[in-house]
Amino acid sequence: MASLRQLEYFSAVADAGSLRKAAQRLGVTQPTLTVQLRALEEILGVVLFERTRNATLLTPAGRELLPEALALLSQWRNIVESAHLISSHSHSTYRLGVPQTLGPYLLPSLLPTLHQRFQRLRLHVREEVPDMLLKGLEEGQFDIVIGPIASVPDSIVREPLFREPLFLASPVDMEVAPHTNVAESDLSGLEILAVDERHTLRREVERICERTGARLNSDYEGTSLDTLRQMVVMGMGLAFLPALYVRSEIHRPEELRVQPLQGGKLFREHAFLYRRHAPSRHFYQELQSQIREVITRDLSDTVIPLG
Amino acid sequence: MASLRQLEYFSAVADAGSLRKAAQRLGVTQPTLTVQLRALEEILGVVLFERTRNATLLTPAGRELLPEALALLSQWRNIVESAHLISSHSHSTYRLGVPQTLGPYLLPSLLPTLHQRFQRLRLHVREEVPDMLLKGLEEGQFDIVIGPIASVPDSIVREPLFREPLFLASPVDMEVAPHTNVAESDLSGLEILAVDERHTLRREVERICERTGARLNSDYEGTSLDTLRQMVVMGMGLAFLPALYVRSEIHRPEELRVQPLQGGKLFREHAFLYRRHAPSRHFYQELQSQIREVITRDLSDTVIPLG
DNA sequence: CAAACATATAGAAAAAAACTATCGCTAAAT
DNA sequence: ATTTAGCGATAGTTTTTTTCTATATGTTTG
Repeated sequence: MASLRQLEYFSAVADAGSLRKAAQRLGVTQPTLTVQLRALEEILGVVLFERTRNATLLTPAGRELLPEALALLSQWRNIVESAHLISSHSHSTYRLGVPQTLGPYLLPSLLPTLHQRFQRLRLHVREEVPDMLLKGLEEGQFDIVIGPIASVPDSIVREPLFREPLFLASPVDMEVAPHTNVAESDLSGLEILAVDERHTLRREVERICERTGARLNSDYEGTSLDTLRQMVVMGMGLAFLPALYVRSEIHRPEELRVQPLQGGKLFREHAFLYRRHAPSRHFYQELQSQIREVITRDLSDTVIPLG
Repeated sequence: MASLRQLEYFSAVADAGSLRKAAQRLGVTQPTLTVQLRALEEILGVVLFERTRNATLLTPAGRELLPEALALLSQWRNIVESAHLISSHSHSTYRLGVPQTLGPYLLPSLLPTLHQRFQRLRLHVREEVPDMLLKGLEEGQFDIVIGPIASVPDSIVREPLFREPLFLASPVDMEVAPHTNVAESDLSGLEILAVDERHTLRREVERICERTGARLNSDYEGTSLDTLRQMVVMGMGLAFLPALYVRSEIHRPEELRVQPLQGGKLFREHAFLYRRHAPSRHFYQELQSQIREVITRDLSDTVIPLG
């Protein structure tokens, strides 16, 4: 196998038309070129140069291979150059994992600001169920994860981002509680819909159902908060919807009543996660602090910043 | 500067997801990869892999650079492959030099057969004045030359190819000699036209003019046999035209009378030339013998094969 | 808590690359 | 005709790079 250096020698000698001149230009001695060119010719199985007394000329074969060698060298320089660009970290593509119940309602607030701050940064967003987010992060399918993940192994850094209240959604023709705030006692015996078990959201809802005596309806096994909302509108039950979803998707009060819970005890907490030893961890920290800023600035009417 | 091997290591480790596995696959030991990858990372200024307990994963930067590295490796393999193709010699492009007074009339007979014999051979034909042909060959602008070159330095091999008679061309309304064959004595006092002094043809004509007492007219300074023919038709003088030109371009006997010279003493001789130490010299020999065959087979009614 | 399995490291050995000195050859200058 | 200058090739040595062996370090798993 040849080396890039040999190709440089090839190019330099072809250019200079003489081993000695090329050697001088390259800052090596002439025997080096003699030997290395012979080695390259050996590898390629082709004589590249015709050594005459006056000059060292390309053979027809050398003439044909030279442009290819030059192209390869130029491609190499490109690689080095883009590596140096990438080394600033904010010029890479990172794979971000988020749950389906958060991504569509959080990211539209985040991405424009991040894009503005890190012009050349690209985030490859993939939605996944929380368990899979953590697994995927550990196994390297994701570089960073934002989601409602409570506990992580040592190899993962978890930084709490914000607390997202859950709102009770009920049909307009049904009055759960007369006040704006719903008390936990109001829930007793009610029929509750929720997304499937793979979601943290489901577990939160299970807990409050147990506490209040509400009944968790298992008719729906899905992932879409939109579907859940439709089911509530159709009178199939009540549901707890996260604040960012409500903020972003509930615009018609005549269709659905959305009420906070008294005491603010019903919520989920989202964290920012990455592998502890990821080489880009410092950049992830920086990303994280930008995200915190955006949340505090633009979303603190909806969620409670943490950490 | 990195080596292609380091890029192979990069690719193999990315593929295997583990230094050990990759090392085994590559037939080297694991520390080799540790060291070489670190060196590559150093060169690129970028961390390519995240070394975890379970595996060695690409970093975002590594993920972006991998395709480029693979492309470079594939380009390298292409170079090696085309080099091996070219090494058969008949897959290259050779630069052939010929005089303007020969090329257009000889090559159409040669090239189809050569192309048939060496499918992937390409000849880059350039026309040049004989002196320049020899100079260009010595200096490497040409790889092979076919032309009327009589003597060459030691560094050039000259192989006589064929003898090409010259015919006397005269206007139909002027009778130089009553017979088919013109005797030298018939030429005395006649006005002769010729191409310019840089051509061997001119020198041949000068010689015969001196010998026979014909007068060489210097009104025309050009290179084109076609122009010379037109001038004869217009009655501006006589001219000596080479056999291959006559064979290929003189189709209208009512316009121009073309007569051989008695004794066959007026001719020019073409040779096949190449640099003695050219790495492809063996192929040139083979080319030459093919050319001889074609001449003997297709042109021996017009020229006299030599050598 | 040890076994298994990953990468990292240190130091020796091997291989490759580059250097110095010199040769042989040709071409141009004397 | 001989010398001289300039070219690439070669031999042998030195330096640098690469690879190896052996071992360390750390993490996960049973």
